Amino acid sequence: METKAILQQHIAKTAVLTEEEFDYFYSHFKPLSFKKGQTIISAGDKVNCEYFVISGCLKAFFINDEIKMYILQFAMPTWWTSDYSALYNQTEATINVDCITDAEVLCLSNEDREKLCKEYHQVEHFFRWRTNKGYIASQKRLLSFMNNNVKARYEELLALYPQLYNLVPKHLIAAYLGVSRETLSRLYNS
Amino acid sequence: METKAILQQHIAKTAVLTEEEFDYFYSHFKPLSFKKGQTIISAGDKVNCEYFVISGCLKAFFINDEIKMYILQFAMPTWWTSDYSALYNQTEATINVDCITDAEVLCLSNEDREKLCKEYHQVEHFFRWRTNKGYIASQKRLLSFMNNNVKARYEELLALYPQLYNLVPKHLIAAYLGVSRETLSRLYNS
DNA sequence: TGGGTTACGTGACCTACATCACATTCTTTT
DNA sequence: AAAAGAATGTGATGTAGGTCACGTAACCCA
Repeated sequence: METKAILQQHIAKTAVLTEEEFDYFYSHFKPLSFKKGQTIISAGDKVNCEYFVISGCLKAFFINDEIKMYILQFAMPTWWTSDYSALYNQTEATINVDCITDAEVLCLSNEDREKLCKEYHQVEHFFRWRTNKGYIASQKRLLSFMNNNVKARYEELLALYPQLYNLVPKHLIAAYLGVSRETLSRLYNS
Repeated sequence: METKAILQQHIAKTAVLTEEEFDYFYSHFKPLSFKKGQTIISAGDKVNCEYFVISGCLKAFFINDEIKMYILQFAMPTWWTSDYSALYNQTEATINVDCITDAEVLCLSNEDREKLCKEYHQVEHFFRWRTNKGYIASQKRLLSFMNNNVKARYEELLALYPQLYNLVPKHLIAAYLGVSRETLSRLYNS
């Protein structure tokens, strides 16, 4: 499917826009292509955009003491990602975003999002629902962290995103689960 | 300050409503009073409302295996709480909400929120921002969970909400930090 | 005002997971 | 196809925090 159609279908699930309205909406997105391993946002950067994934897989992660990595989110097609704290508060990024595979994304600036939200009630509606879903998912993950051990969290993750098992290296899955790669390795070899 | 004025001031930070618009908006909220220890939402309930805290302190929590409690959120004045997953997906509650102290809240039904969002672009704008802040806070807490040990999380919590130390019993703070009360006790006696 | 419940402190012991170290395989790159 | 670099497996050992057990102090409320 074409880039534009992917976004259109995604939006149509929660917002009603005419063809012309969507064209206008779409005209604010900038398509970008990245190679595996390329960086999209580095900690310390000024963050000006959020990203809608068309193809490939990104990760949003935090690096602690320049040593340990914790993955906040894997971003797959039709997912949105950015350092939202930095984006909304206009502060420096503390989160990094880079490409696990080659990827195509659509980039939307903070100003354009706010402008579009203002111009179209339906766009504001869409972004409210999108954020809402993110919030609920985040709360759920928080609970899982408190309540479940590593094994349960691992199984939960693979049940939710079976494609991850083959797509991303195991040490990244460990970094998402908040566990050492050694522990994860021992886990599924038993 | 009066109940109505508290909500009005809160909304005014992100949305512009005329006096008449706000009156109409406010007419959808139902004021409720609760005593310390009273339950607002129990796991298994049908959830139909979200709650805006006027005074007092609530907790939103999850009970695991009918034994361990994990606190997702303390809700203080001007905070919103509910089981949002159950509320938006119209499923049974998995989260409980009850009162740590006597409390006054304003109750808004799911249908009324959606109606108001539809009727007033500014209301939709307000709820988008509110959820956005919640999402960012939730992501931050998730990171803290992965990155920090109990001591650091405890200090972070008290730095953010100093009033909690005197307001809520220590075992509830432990339940928020996702740690046993014994460990927390040993922590600040050293 | 006293008896029962809830909150809190502390010792002894246990366990899940981290860390370090090194071996093995798989994947790029040239 | 060889060399270098990632990714993975696995043993030995350390440790933060959990669990159990018991004691004391604080707070209801009848």
